[in-house]
Amino acid sequence: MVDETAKPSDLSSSETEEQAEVALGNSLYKGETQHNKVTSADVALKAGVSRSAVSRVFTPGASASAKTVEKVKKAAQELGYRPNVLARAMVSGKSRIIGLVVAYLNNQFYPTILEKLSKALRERGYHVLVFLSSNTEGDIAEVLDEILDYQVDGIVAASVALSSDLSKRCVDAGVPVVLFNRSQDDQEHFAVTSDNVQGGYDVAKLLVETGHKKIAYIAGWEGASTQRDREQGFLEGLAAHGQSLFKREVGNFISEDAREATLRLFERAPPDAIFVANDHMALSVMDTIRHELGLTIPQDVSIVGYDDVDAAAWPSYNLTTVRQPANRMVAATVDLLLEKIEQVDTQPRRIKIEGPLILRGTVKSNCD
Amino acid sequence: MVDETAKPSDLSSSETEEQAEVALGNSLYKGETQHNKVTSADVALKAGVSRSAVSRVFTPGASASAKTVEKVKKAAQELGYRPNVLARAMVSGKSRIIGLVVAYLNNQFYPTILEKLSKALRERGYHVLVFLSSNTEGDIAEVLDEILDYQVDGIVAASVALSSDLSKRCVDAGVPVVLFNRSQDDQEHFAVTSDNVQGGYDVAKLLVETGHKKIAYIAGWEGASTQRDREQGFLEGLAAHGQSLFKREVGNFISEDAREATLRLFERAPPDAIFVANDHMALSVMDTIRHELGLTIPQDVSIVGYDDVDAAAWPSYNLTTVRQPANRMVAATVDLLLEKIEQVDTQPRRIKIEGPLILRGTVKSNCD
DNA sequence: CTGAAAGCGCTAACAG
DNA sequence: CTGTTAGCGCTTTCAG
Repeated sequence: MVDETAKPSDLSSSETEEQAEVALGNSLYKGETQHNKVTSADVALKAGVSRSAVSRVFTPGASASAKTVEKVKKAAQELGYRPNVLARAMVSGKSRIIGLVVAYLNNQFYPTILEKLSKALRERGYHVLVFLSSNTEGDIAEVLDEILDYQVDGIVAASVALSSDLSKRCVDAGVPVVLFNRSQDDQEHFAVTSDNVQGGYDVAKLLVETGHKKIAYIAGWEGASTQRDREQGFLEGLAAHGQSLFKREVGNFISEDAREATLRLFERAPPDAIFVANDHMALSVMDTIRHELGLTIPQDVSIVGYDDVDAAAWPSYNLTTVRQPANRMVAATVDLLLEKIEQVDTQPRRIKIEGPLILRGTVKSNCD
Repeated sequence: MVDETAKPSDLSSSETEEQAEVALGNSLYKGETQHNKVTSADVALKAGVSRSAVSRVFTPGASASAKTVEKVKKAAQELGYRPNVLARAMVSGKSRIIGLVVAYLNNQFYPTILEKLSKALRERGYHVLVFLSSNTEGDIAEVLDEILDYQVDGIVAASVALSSDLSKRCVDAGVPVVLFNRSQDDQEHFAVTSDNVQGGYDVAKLLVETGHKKIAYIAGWEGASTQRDREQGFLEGLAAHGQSLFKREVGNFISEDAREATLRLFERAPPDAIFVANDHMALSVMDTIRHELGLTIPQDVSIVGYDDVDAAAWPSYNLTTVRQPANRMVAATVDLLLEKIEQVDTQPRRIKIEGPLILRGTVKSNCD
């Protein structure tokens, strides 16, 4: 049955508040002007079919006769009807919403990812509920609970680590998770990263081949797999080319920490090259070197970053860096996640995408 | 009645797939290990109360005896129960989700806003569904429909304009909208901006008082109220101090467009100062001036931006700019929106927040 | 292909 | 304060 009572919003908007209080009557079927919350029952009535029929017309895989489809579409159009996603979610068990957890939104890499991810997901009929989180266990736990409350179909955890306890929560809730730009050894987690070990290795190779002898590293947050992998590859690359690390400081993926790390690095014997664990820090490192230390890049010291964020290409920095192939990483993430959502069982575990070294102007060609 | 049948996920995760197929029986109440979707009925049964009681315990304003609260909380805790937000949304008509539309995520200003907004909203029990949109009517329309499908309680439209047709859709759906960093004359829209006219005026004042004589302007996208207001204030300021605009080019809030605008500005008679409609473009303008034109800032030309994004403070740019007070703007946005959501009727229309001029190093102190 | 009936998980009156 | 009774708007068997 259709609700016959006048809805509060059944008022033409030109009426004043006081007139509105007095307005009465059922203005359904009066024509163009639409009102609050049109339901499938309204459409069904107007089209002379059942609610089920309406539902079928709006359900991709369902079968309805051409005539029904036409009638329903017409009625829906005129009424301005659109299915209520939440109601659909309740019965179907699919909310078509994906929870995204991000920790570092001030690192330009992540807004870019958010944008690409959101677009890719939207094309597949999903939408993104964002959650900012600090990288502390407690905060992540709370954030995760809130995400789960929304009955999300899946979760993308970008730049945050999930403890086994936390990931169990997701598994129990039947919500697939894919880690973005982070991976975990112990877990069964699906993860998409660039090939950080390879990237680190490439940087080492570049630096020694261009003749650098005192090569330093500014690490990211030690809890991050990306940090560990990049460093590991870097050390391996150094070793493979007959060198070892000259100095090491920690920047935690934070600009200010990176600045201080840089200062410490130059306290006595300065390095002739620094690999910085990501661009976000590298930009800060460059600023510190130029504007606080008064040195020139790359004449006094070479710098290499990681990510290839927009700013790395800005002429002021022109930073040599390892590109994280954002498009492919996002595409892989979406594919993986939707596969996990749509099929119960899936094979692949971790996807590593190789990123190229982008040679710009912060590495001296020949140190000799 | 509680559903007694075993749910498919009532399986300890250590079992293999095949064993799982065979697993049977109701493992509810077996203890710690939790399963898929615990409902309020499960909690009610375990706590020996009704579902309503459970509901009340989880509803802030509701009344329940201390004993009930305790029993329910205990049962919920043990079962790992959390209310299904979507189900709650259906019946209460409140989804506690806010739709956010953003167009320019590569402008650092917006990720910052997204972060602050999301945090502020989370504190009030709301969450953010993000939608990226280009600034074209058609795209916005589609995005808006999709937002509305999720029965959002409110919409924040950041950096996008809503046609009257579109905003009518929101009004009809009973969903309050607040425009962020954009305002519209014709509409009844709630809007939060900084005082862009004042800001533009201040910049003009600064520039003429520091002795500049050939002052140019690089405009943002002409469709944006922020662009128009900043320019208007700027022109007024110039006039008030006995000058007029030397040159004008359009940068559309896009880096590359700003670069080209800069090049055009210097084709013949170069300006001695440029006010750029936002920082995002100003950074690009600075890079172009220094690295393509080989000029020095501020010796050859002074630059002023608008927004005070993070990068404006980076030593490489050290950009003099007008700060948009992000915290206060976000706070005002949230207050306004929630007020509109929680009360039917609200008074205030547009909120303008004054932002200070941040003096850094891109304006020459004395041109004489 | 179509309609009727039964709920998804929850809250909101309403009696008690 | 508490339980019972109705649904929110939709999809989904199940008959026809």
